[in-house]
Amino acid sequence: MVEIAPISRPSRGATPRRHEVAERIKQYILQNRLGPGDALPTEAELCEAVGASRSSVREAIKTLTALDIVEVRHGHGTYVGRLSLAALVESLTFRGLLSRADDFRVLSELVEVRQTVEQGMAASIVNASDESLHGELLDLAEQMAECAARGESFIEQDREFHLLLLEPLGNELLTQLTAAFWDVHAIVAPSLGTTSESVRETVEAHRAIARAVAARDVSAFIRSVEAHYAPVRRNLRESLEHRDPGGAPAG
Amino acid sequence: MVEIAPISRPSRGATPRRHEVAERIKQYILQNRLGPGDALPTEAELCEAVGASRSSVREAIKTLTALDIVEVRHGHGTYVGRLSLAALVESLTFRGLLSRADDFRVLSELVEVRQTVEQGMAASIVNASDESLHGELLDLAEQMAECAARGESFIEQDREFHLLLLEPLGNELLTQLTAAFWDVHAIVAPSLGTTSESVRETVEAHRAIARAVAARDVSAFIRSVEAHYAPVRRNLRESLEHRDPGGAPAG
DNA sequence: CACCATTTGTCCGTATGTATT
DNA sequence: GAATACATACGGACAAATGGT
Repeated sequence: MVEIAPISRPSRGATPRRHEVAERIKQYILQNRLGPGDALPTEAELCEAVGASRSSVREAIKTLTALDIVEVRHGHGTYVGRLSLAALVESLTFRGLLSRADDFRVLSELVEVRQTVEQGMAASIVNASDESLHGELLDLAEQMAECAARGESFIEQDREFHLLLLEPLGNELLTQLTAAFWDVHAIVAPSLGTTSESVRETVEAHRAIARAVAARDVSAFIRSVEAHYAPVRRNLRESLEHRDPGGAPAG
Repeated sequence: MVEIAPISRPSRGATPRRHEVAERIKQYILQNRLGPGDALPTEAELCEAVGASRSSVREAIKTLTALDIVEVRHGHGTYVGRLSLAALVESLTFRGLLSRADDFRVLSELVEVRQTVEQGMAASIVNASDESLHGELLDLAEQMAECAARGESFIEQDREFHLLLLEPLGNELLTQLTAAFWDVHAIVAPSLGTTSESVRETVEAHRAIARAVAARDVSAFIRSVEAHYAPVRRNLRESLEHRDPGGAPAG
């Protein structure tokens, strides 16, 4: 038995059916205090409960799925989603790809935001960090140096490094935002060429950041973060200046 | 005539049909360099172009609509969306409402992020601001004071104030993020009681911020922002303290 | 292994509401 | 008002995936 009040106004409102259904589902989750992973009524049950056709219910579920509010497992059921920032990643990534064709505006702004957050949190990060974190950061920086020496990429270590930085703050939202921004950056940025010089700078910057945290030196931390994003900004500027004139993307 | 390559593998992949359709649509927008407001093929055209049924196409469109990548006008057509951060607002708002029942974790983290961004941008804001902005900020702060004196709310002025602060930076992403955070805050926070004392503090904080910007005093700006979020943090703490102590979660 | 029940995924046909001409 | 084009909504049917017997 599913306790969802049916839609009183039989679609005579200006709002689409699926929108009302989506609201009902969110309401159901809130009222029943459900959390990520908890089971939701089946499509059929939802149809009967809210008095809507299966199509409307499914479309409503799809919009909620896009926001990671619900999660659907084929042949198994519908569940409360993880409430991640996946939607932000999708949305921002698309914006970045769309602007990439003309300018790198979104990417440029993204870099500024990332730098601001890390520098703004400098004091908190340095103060809240502990020895084990220091070890992990230094270790990751060395791994990156080794990868670079072998000519390999070190994106995994880079991502982990920046997430670890914010971990001691205990702010999940900030951590997930940073992860989202990093993901968008990683997807949109590859069109920028990376010179061996910028790679060397990047590796050295991570080492400097790790050392600054370990030494609890706030101003050194801020300078290191500045140095970290410098090569990225430079690449952006250069890409804007001699942009490929006839570079038609392959279909 | 719509030029969208049909889905070669007739759904024999593990990925759902609507997902492939959504990818095709995004690809179509990118390849044709479309921007917000540009028209997309009709549902029927999309069906034939990608070789999928209306249901699949519609569900794909709904997921893209949730991300504001496409926008649908009933009886008119389908268009490229505004690529706003509406999805982030929806997603974060729901998280906030869900966590509100137990703790105010999301809201608390949100406040920290907002404060970090504004303080992190302090120097840039102060330096990039011009006289007209100073006037607008001071004016808004006075409007808020007048509203408070009349016992009215001043949420519109508050929102405008914080958005204006970041405007001189010319970073659209940052502005939209701030707007999104503000919106989430405004939706989730009302459950916190506002005392006349905290209202007075808030109004005074906005005045102090405006004066700091006008005086181009960075450290005063940072202190004012600190003072601005102080009453909010205090409300959060108090709401957490006298919460039902024996609250065993119902099974 | 085969078999079955449950649940979501996809497709089709039809009717209705909306907006433009 | 009529005609057209379009998205919205419904109901039924079958396919595909999952879990258990």
